[in-house]
Amino acid sequence: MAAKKPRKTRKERIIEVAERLFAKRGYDGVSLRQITREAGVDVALVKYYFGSKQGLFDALLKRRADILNRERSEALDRVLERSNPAPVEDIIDAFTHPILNEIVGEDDTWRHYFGLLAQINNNPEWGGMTMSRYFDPLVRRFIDALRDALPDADEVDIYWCYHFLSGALTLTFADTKRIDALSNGLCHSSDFESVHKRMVPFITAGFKAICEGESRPPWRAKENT
Amino acid sequence: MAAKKPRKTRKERIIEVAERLFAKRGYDGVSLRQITREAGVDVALVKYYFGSKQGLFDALLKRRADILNRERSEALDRVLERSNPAPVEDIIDAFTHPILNEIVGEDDTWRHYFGLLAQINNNPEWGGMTMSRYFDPLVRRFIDALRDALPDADEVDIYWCYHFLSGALTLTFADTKRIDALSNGLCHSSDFESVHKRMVPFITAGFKAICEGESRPPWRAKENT
DNA sequence: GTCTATAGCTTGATAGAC
DNA sequence: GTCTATCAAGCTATAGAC
Repeated sequence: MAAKKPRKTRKERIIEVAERLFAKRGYDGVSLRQITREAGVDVALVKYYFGSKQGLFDALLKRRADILNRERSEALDRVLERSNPAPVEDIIDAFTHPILNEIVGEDDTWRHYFGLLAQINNNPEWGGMTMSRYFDPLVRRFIDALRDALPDADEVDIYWCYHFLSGALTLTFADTKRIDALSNGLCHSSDFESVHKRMVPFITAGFKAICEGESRPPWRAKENT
Repeated sequence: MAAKKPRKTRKERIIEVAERLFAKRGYDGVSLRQITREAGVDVALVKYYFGSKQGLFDALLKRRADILNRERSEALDRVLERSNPAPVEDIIDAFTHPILNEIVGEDDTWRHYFGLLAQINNNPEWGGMTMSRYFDPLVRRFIDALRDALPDADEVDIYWCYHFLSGALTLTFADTKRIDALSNGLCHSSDFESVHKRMVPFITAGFKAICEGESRPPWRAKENT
């Protein structure tokens, strides 16, 4: 059918195979030899291009983090241009929609990256630090926008709500097929559009329930009397 | 100080050290030699008691799954005895509260187990299957209760909302310290009580927004006209 | 039940030829 | 840039002594 794509460089091949394998089996579940064998290159090239296994891992994380951070930041810009403070729903959408766009786009390698992020986000040893390093500067922009959108919110509440968003989002893109089994085939974990259109109002409702002034949550009742 | 606890059996020591190390570094990040060295026993005992590394892993997963499933099931029984259909909030609480109880109880080894579950839940290769095996029979009981509590809900919506709950819950118990950095020390990922009291109303509001008849979500508008 | 000893393999890294 | 060759270390699993 389509003409053969131009052959990628060895460096690119290494990084793409590594991304796919790390996403599937985790950092410790993959060896450099498996990566280089599938990429059709020699093991020694990993040292040449990336210094070490860890260096390869960091390079591949940073590569798409830079792209994603820019896309999310621009999405937030557009929302804030339209209205500032912006509706909570629009802010959440600006955070999640760029992921959806990439994952359903032509380049199906993005889903490997998000699967990897899901594992990192839930890694107790170095996951928190790693996520913070690559994404917290951007997340702070979203937190600021949410603070403006929810002026009566307690700062702590906003952080926890973001945490719930982060958990729901990364599990979604982990694409574990669990929901397929649980729902007897009614839902598919790879049906990212179905889940996204539910996730945004779900999370928005959660934020409003916890952070909006009108309905003070139960645990704050005592403080306010 | 307190008197020395009675010495545990070697089998118990293996399983407890394995649980802690697997939780910290994942299945592939830990070797049998590290486990048995820390437990002060010989490697060969793993084969004797559990057959293999995988057998040890399965045994340690099942051990606490049985306990947790019983506690959650009893919590749901109590809620349904009080009122059936039960309030959504009470059903969510019955699902999450037993975890909180264990994690803040005296036996601080439970938090290792939940940290491990967080990683499994987000593992794309075998995580979905593993979670389903140990927990789906119980989860179906909760789904049933939620269906009764939300009679206008589309079945698919309930599954997806459960999925969001699952993601938020497991990230919480992954305890990655990311929220500590993001919030500049305002929140602590190990402050499970703070997060739990926010998580239940957050998730409840999400369920209601997506599944309750009064406010049909936007994507169903077209189907209903 | 517990240990010694070891088979058989794989790992990440790297020195050095080309 | 790329490859060959190799190192030292680690791995799971297991046979067999006690």
